[in-house]
Amino acid sequence: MQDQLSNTFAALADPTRRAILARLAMGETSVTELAQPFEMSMPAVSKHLKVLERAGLIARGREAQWRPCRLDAGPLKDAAGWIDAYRRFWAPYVDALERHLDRMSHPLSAKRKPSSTRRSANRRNHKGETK
Amino acid sequence: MQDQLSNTFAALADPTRRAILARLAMGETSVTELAQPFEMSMPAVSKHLKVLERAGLIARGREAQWRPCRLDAGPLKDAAGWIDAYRRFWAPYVDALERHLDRMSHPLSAKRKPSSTRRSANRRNHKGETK
DNA sequence: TCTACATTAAACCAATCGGTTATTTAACCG
DNA sequence: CGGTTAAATAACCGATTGGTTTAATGTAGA
Repeated sequence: MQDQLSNTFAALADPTRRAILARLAMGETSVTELAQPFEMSMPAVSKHLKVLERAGLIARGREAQWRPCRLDAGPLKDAAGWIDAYRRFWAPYVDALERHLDRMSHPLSAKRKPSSTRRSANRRNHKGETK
Repeated sequence: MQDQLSNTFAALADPTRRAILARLAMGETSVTELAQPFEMSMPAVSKHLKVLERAGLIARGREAQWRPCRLDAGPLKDAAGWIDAYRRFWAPYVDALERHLDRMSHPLSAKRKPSSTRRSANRRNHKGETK
């Protein structure tokens, strides 16, 4: 899925996988034990683990017939960093102020319409595109 | 997709949508302007906006024929909160420092300090572990 | 009122997702 | 060796995703 950040967020976008990470935060464990709380088959859990592994959120060892999983929170750092850039937007006062200032400086309701010299990289020839 | 948190992470798991949010952080704007940097059709962008809207990350107004979008970072707060629970797992130094300071301030409890969830704290307990 | 414009809706498509069952691989143990 | 256990793979399935093209909707303005 292209970039690391997208992989990370996609991996987090599933409650089962988040629960798996939460369990792994308490310590390394086996796949069967990870699967225990869920009402799904082992292969399903195995697939979730593969998603987490591809995202770099877990690493796996080898111990006899067990494949222990351990948390690797490294990618979460970047995810947190990305989200953190928006922190000021959920501080309510700052948010309201922000909207106010935005309304002052970007009056969308104003007269101008952006004059049809628009670039639009590879706009396909839609039927009536008479510019 | 069930829960709010999953919706939020899923919405963030796409570079186009993250770019849209980044643009909206600079102020409310129209769909056409949002679509401008991307090499995809307008309906594609419209769909991305719908995903963001379903996740509660944007809100939309009505202003003549324009449907201005504005950022609503509220859901990001929960996302950040979730990830933050793992912060100590990507800050090993801080973690080690914490343990050190803990030991310094409780010098008499040398035997079993709680240090609740160290990575290697609970070793596997497989049932057939007859080592 | 007619036309242009901004946006969404509809219908379609290939790829991916999240799950299943059945099979296979790999290691242990008696 | 044969049997059991842990886990992964294969093959399949329906739903969703991310994109397309075409068509419809709603508003502004000459």
